Amino acid sequence: MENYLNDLNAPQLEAVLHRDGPLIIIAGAGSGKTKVLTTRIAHLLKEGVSAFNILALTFTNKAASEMKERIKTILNHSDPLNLYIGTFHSVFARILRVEAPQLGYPTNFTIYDPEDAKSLIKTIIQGYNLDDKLYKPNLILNRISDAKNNLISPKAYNENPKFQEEDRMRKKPELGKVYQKYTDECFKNGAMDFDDLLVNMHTLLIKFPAALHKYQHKFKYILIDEYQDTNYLQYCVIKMLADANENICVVGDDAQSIYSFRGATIDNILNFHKNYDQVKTIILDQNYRSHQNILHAANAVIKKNNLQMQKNLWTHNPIGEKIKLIQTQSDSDEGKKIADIIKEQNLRHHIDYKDMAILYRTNAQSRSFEEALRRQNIPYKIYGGISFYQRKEVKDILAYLRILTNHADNEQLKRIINTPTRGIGKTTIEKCLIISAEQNIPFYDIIKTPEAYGFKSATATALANFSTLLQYLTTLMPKQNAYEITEQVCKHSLLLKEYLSDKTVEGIARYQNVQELLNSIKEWTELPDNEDGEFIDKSLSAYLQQIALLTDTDKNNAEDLNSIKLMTVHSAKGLEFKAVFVVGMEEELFPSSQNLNDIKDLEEERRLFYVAITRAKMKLWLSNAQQRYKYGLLSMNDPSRFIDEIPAELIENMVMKNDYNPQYFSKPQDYAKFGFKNKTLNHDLKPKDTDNYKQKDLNFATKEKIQTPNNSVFVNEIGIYKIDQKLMHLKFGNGRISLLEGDINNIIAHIIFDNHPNEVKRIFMKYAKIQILE
DNA sequence: CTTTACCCACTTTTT
DNA sequence: GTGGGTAAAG
Repeated sequence: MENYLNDLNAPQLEAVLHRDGPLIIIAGAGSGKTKVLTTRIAHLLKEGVSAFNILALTFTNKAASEMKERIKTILNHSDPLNLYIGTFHSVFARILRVEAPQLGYPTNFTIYDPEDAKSLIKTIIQGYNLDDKLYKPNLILNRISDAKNNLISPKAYNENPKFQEEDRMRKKPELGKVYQKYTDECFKNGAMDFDDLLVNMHTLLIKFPAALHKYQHKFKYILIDEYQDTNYLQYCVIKMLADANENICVVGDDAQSIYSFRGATIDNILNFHKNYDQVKTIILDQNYRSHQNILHAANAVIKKNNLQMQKNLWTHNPIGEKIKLIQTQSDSDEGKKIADIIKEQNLRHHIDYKDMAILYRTNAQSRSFEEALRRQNIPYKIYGGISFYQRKEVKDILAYLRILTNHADNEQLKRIINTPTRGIGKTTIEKCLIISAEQNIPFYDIIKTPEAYGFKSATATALANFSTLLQYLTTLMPKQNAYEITEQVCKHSLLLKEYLSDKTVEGIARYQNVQELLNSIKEWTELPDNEDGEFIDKSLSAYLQQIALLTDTDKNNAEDLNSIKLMTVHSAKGLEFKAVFVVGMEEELFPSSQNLNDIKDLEEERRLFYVAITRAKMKLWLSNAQQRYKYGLLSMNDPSRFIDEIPAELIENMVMKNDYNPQYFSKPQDYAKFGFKNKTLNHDLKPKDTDNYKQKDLNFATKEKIQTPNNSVFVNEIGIYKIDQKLMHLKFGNGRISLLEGDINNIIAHIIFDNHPNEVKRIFMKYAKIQILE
């Protein structure tokens, strides 16, 4: 514990020991950035700085929780009380929960995710009778987000002829009006979108000197991670908070700036020394992560960028293996080949699955790998994509919960008032919303007394009944915890019944998602009260607050512990793996077709590639396919230019053009399991017959439909399973089948799991994440 | 008011 | 290949 300073190198130690005054750390990839940050915080605490006075901001919840963990470890588990470590959004949300009333918001304000925001924008566009072909919610939201992140209020926006002109050019002259309306509506609904969390924090500090004073003195030491990814708004807030003490430490790497599309600006790093006197600058350029070949490749690639701070990472690590290049004919071959290599790495080279990752440019690329990994029985975990909390059925339930905690939120009520259908149609809802807007009465209050607003007979009854239900559920809030209320909501709203009665594949999946939501809420309410020494409020609003800013990437289940990880390069930032596969290395894909024209955009793509390479500790593969399916359509692409930017001597070419021969997926019985007839099998084993191969592969993906999003490995033949079959369920662990029922399309196995020997679980094999144990 | 069937746009990346 | 939105039928 006392020797926590011992294993730091000189610049790292200097950064940790630097006590007061502005400090900027330029930390190359793998140079021990997190270690410095966490050790620095631990050291401050050791030196007697109160945890209460420290603020550390990160970009992801994951980074934040990792930092907390590591600080605890350094301090030998004496718990870091009241440390404000979190993302910009979560920390500011936490502060705004207290301060919101000053800004005219309720303390239990709702947080809108981009989907909520888009839906509101859509309503506004319709309300103004604007052409939704021109006014696409997505683009509008981006524009509004840009404005907010540059601190341009709706008023300023509308008074600025430059924006008016730009919008006219883009045939969206009313955009400013939409921005204003959107802001007003959010406010009326008691809701903040992600950007508002920052904007309102800024407003709070600007408008209320007492608040500024309070937080300036609370946060005597401020640390910012990934400073290269901060935008102007974040910069302004940080600047204000830090101005009283100037004990601000920022860590960043311009070479890893990959969020400029979100308004991040590298200027914040470049100008740091202009903002403060006597800035201390420390450069960490010794890399502890990667073998030399990998690091050299990364250095060579990033050198191609003009706009950057020159630096050269070096390492004492071994030279290591060369980078391996894989070219395949198609995207599905790419999946198979890589699944094959992964298996080999695991079996022959004893690299755990959890130490490997497949990184891609876009989430859509995950499919071919999912399929291949599933066939090989390789456990995998996909990060990103459609988050659990974004699923329709989950959002519907959350909408019920949110309206209970915030009656002003018309958006949530609109979402659920007829879900499940209860005879309240479009016209009725529209009428309510018009009344709500005209008379400034929340939707929620209108339906309490529908007759008073001119609704008659069946409609009025339906509205009043629903209102009664919501009011009843509201009365439960003080008495019951989040889980108990959610149970009541599911029951009384008849949502659960609705899902349960839907026997389609999707319906069953939805039901299971709802169950998973219930389970996770239950789990949350059962957490011990005093983790981190904090009392944890188990109320519904507390629950909603904490999930609002969660993403899938943050959930870390034990069941994923030995899974290979699939994610976008963006979400891989900050992580490291022994073996990394950067896939889809093709022009138009990586670099993305949208970023080929502007040199600045292209350089960001290159930094993204740099980030991808530098995730690898020991082994790195790059792969590209000659053709791939882009939502149904076949497209052909050249290998990425980035491949050529790696010096040839660092690369070992494993061209697989027409001689792909699966090593681990070649036994006939393997194919039979998937319903391939022998003919197909022959095609599969004769890869030179590429046309047929392709054709069959397409069939597999489309027509045979033997798999669904979360499903198992073997599903289409009941003969695959037998009584006493041993298998592993990703959630429940090992078990054996005691009984089989259902039909070929829906096999239900009764399984007794080792952890619950006295309990028989009925598992829908179609959906379960199952691995057969031979 | 509800259900169904077709059409379309969508895929850059995230809090 | 998916999901959402719309129009017509029930």
